[in-house]
Amino acid sequence: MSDIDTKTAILDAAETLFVEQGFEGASLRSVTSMANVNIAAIHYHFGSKDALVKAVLERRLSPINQKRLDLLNALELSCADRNLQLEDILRALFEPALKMTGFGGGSHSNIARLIGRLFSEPSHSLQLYLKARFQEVFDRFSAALRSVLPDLPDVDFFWRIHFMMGAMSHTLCDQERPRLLSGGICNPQCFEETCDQLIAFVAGGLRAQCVGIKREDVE
Amino acid sequence: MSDIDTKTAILDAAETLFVEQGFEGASLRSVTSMANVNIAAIHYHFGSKDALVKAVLERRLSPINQKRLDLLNALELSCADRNLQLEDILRALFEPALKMTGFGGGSHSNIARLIGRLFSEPSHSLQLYLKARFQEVFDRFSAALRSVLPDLPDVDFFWRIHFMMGAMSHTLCDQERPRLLSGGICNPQCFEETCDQLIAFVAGGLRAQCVGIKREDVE
DNA sequence: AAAAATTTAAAACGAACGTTTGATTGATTT
DNA sequence: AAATCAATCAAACGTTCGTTTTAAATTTTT
Repeated sequence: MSDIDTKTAILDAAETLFVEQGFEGASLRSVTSMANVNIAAIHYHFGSKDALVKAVLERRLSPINQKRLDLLNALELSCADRNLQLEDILRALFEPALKMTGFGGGSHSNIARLIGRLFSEPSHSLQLYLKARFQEVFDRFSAALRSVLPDLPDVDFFWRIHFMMGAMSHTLCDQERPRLLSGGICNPQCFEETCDQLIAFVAGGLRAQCVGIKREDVE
Repeated sequence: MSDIDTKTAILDAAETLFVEQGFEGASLRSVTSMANVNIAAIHYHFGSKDALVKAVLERRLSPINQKRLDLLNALELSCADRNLQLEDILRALFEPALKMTGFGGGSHSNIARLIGRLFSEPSHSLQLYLKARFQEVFDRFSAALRSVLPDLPDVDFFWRIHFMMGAMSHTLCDQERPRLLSGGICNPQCFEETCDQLIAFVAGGLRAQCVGIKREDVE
């Protein structure tokens, strides 16, 4: 009991401080101080700071990615006969990440910022973790997206998947900027609004005219 | 002479190490060691690590943002009578950032990663610097983009500007991922390809159907 | 050539870092 | 009741951090 409480207290405090100060900026002493546990408890329960970082991420990422795969599975089952819709696939990809990370006033401290920041972390260890952890989700979703964009050349398709990840991670990273940029018009706290807008933008980008086909050629 | 050499040597080494290890991950000792200068030289020439970080950024960001404004000015002058083209505005925004940061084999160590990472840095000091440094570019370009997207509601417009920044910063951050994702089909070292693809995606996203107007309603 | 200002050098500052130790507690098992 | 084990604690480990000091060397100015 006390075991679980201590581990959870450490994870909660580490999550909060990693969000605010980054993985390197937050010290283990600040974590144990916030969690009201002894400094040695981190190495007893997790082994190292690096392992703690991954434990913090794993606690949130695991259910998010599982939900994504569940939604995609359900989608593919329900659409076995007719075609999948691009927007539905994107929703299955974005919705869990937004809904389960505090968008719309979720309970977790802004773990979205942590996840969004992952893609730009310089740490090699984290990059390897990230790649391994997202491999299945990437493979499944890129296959699904490929199937609904049959006319897109390969090169364009992969570039756009890359840009899509950029829009998504940036959205996770900074939940305040849209409100500031827009003078309060955008409401990033509203999960539905954020999700709908992100889907519309990415769908438009994925469906855009291919590079090499100039606008003048078709007009 | 020796002054310039020492300062430049420090900036070059700091840039390289900040790219590889992050602002916090790279120590001043590793910088002076790579630059072959004394550790005290950093505080003599720059004052503090924080000031060094900003000097490293400023050296690259300043000409990039100046070039962006120059291109936009030239664009607006040459198109005084007829309408601006969305793609041309995007090119004026993306091209300097890609061309002047080592895309396509530029000389600078991967400063693009530094710039792209800026948006997700947790440091308050850096966030303030970033905001002040990009204010003019943001204002000018968002006004230009607004003018060529007159039918887009405000809320959609600002959301899409946000997503656009995500696609751009992610592209700067990681020049290897497109190649890896695509199995070698995409060539991020090719500046032209990267720029054209990014423009096509973002233009498609900006031109996408507005949220609230369902596809069924128009089909 | 002398004097003044600028730049480099070696060394150390205190503080903070991740990590480890060894003793102690409290519950579980024998 | 004794032994075992996981969990917690205070304290310290050695290292590295950004920064400062003081003096020597160099360049610039007079």
